[in-house]
Amino acid sequence: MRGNLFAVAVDLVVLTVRDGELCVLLLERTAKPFEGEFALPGGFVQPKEDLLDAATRELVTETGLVIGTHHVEQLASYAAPDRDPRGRVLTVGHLALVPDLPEPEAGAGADSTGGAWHPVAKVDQLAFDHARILADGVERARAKLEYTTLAAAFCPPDFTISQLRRIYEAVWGTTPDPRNFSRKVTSTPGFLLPTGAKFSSGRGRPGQLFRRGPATALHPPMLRDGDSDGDL
Amino acid sequence: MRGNLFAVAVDLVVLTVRDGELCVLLLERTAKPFEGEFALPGGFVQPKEDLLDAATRELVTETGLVIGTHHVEQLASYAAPDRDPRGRVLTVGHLALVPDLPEPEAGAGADSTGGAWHPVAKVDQLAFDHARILADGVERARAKLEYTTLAAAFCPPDFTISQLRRIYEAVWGTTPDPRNFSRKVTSTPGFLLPTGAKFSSGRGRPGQLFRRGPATALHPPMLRDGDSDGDL
DNA sequence: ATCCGGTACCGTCAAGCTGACGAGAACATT
DNA sequence: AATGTTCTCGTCAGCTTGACGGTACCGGAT
Repeated sequence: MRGNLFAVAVDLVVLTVRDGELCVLLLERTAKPFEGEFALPGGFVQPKEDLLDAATRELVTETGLVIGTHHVEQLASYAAPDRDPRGRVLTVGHLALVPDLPEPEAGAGADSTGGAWHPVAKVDQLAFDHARILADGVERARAKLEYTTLAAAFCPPDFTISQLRRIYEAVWGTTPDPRNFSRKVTSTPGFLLPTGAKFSSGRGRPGQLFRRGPATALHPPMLRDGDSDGDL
Repeated sequence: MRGNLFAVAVDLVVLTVRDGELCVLLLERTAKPFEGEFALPGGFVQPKEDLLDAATRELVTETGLVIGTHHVEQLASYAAPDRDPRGRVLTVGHLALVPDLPEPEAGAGADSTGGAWHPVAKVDQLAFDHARILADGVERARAKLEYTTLAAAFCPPDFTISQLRRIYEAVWGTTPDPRNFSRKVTSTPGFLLPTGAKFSSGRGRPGQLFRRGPATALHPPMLRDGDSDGDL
């Protein structure tokens, strides 16, 4: 054990799809470093607290969002020596995927406002290295839609195939063929469980409602077309 | 900034393929916590040092292995409150893939021996939570062989298709058909660059030698058959 | 020199999946 | 009732994969 100690924080890239756009939950900082800029929700890990616990706790206290059954996973850690002007801070980025929730309540955060949804495409500048963390989170989400059933994490408990397809459209920016998309997701065993009910969006023929099934992997994966060489 | 500070370490899962077996580089601890047990190479991050720099530095000082052109990537961070009896330590696991190198030199490590290659299948117990980190690293490597050209990272600069296929066999535990495997890797543009030379392993017809190409992704991916539902 | 085991490399073929449509069924609105 | 919209069922060609036969090339034994 040496004397060079770190403060350890967790930051969250909370993604959702609202009105066909991929959105991220951002806070506006009111405290000193990067005051007035937007930042990811997050905070310091407390003694005897594990990383995932810290992430869910910070999300609740800062935005009121409860990660109950929603999906959270660790992204990566960031520890560039000068990433925080206050000192040596390592942050563990996390990725959360949630359905289209109502605007988060004005939180009781000490150094930031309550938080709001921002379309990812319009985010230009963030505090610290949060832009990098956001980019990594978005890329992770895009990649995971290819080979997992994780798109359903963006949907409410009951959803139609159209809603699921609109998730892919928003996250990938592509427009898969509805008929082929339907064939793919329904032919994957355990992806969708039919509920028997139907849902009408107001116009057009109502679609069947489904629930998330036990399957997590997609074999073979669903490939987005413009999939160039990614990072290793 | 709070008073709850962490020591931050990096640990490395260094994998290679030796004699058809997937092997990991392990040290035997000579210092107090977990003395006598095997552990992953690693150490504490120094002030003004980034994570990847710390990982490569520790690997050189502990095992003499130089991560020059080899592949290193971050795996995940582990920070369970009781994972280190000495206190609060967060470790950032890293994954390194190297060719079949000679046995590492007896290192000058302060609290462990030089290190040696151990077949992953025979590793039963490790210090700290290193068994979990190793498992995560192996799973990451297995998954990445599916959709990237990373298998070539296990090979020397010039290699034959057979050598590359044996990487897949060792990492996946499967035996893909040599003809279909050859068709797949040669039909992926930018995966293999022919050198013109040939190489004979002593018996059988010599095979053509290749070098790693600029491609990093495999589209469509190469699926291992027994690919059940993985973790999300 | 010839044979033989082993490996590399050339094909073929059916089965499965995907992309690109056509067409009908079930709604709301006009 | 007509129309537009959306869901759902089919069809069909093209590509990729898995399985496998056949041939070329090597070292070593006969």
